[in-house]
Amino acid sequence: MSKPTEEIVQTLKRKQLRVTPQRFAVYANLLSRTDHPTAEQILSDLNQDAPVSSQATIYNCLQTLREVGLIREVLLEEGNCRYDANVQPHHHFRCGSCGAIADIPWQALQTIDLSHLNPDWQVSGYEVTVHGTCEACQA
Amino acid sequence: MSKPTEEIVQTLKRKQLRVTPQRFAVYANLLSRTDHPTAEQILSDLNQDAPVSSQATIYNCLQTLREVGLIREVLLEEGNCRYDANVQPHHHFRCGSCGAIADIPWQALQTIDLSHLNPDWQVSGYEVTVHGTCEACQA
DNA sequence: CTTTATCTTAGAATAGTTCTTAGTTAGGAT
DNA sequence: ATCCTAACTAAGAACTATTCTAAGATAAAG
Repeated sequence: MSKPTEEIVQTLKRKQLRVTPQRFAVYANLLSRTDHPTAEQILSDLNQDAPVSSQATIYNCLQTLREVGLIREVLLEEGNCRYDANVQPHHHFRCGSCGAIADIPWQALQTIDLSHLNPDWQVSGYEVTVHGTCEACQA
Repeated sequence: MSKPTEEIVQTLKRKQLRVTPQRFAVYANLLSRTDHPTAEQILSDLNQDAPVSSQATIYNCLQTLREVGLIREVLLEEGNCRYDANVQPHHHFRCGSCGAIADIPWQALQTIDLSHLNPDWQVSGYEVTVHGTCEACQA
């Protein structure tokens, strides 16, 4: 999911966003990981060596990036909003023990037929959340 | 989903919970509705005619009922924890416009084969979230 | 009727997120 | 290259949802 610097810059510009060091760092960080971090985790990751961004700016950047559709939120546990730079349709696995979240490729699960649901609904998409225990937690 | 009073009392006792007016009211309220209310909505619903329960008690009751498995949380939007007295497996439809949530019976969607996922995961279940627009929001 | 562990409650405390306001800056215009 | 300004960052205050605390109340067993 990681991309070269120049590609990230172009992606941001295409969305008419100024390429600031903070915004670049937040997006690049999200692109480089698949663990669906919280705002807090991104903050501490970015600032672990040198100060890069304030907390308020992390929240601003995440909100802006979400508004333009470059990232999305993943809500699978109470009081914890996680972020994902993979905006293509895909499913999630969540470990009920440690809370870890992993992506499941769209093609890994068969397509679900939604044509027989309530006809008054205009259905635009769906996603599957698989619950279980991850390898590390099965000790 | 609504049940007679005596049945609700017995259900609570079976879980070794004291049947207090507040706890009864919270559980009965949840059983009587299918709109997946938030703690705040339950609070104002219960107290709309006469004071029945404090906010702290609503949260206490919801937590207790969840711990014994009589209700469960539904997390589909940021900062809003909703509750559901339907603890049988089922799916959800969420209107992206008004945020309304509706249940989808388990049998309404075909069963998904999870046997080819990461073999290191111990899978315990899954659920589908369908996104779209509800009837009222299609004006 | 007693007794007591459990429960309720108001208010304080906490956690996560958003708002405010002042200063800074990316990047187009000159 | 420098100027200009709308967009951006940041510190701290504010807000919102939830949990905690501690003191009094009560369900229900004996």
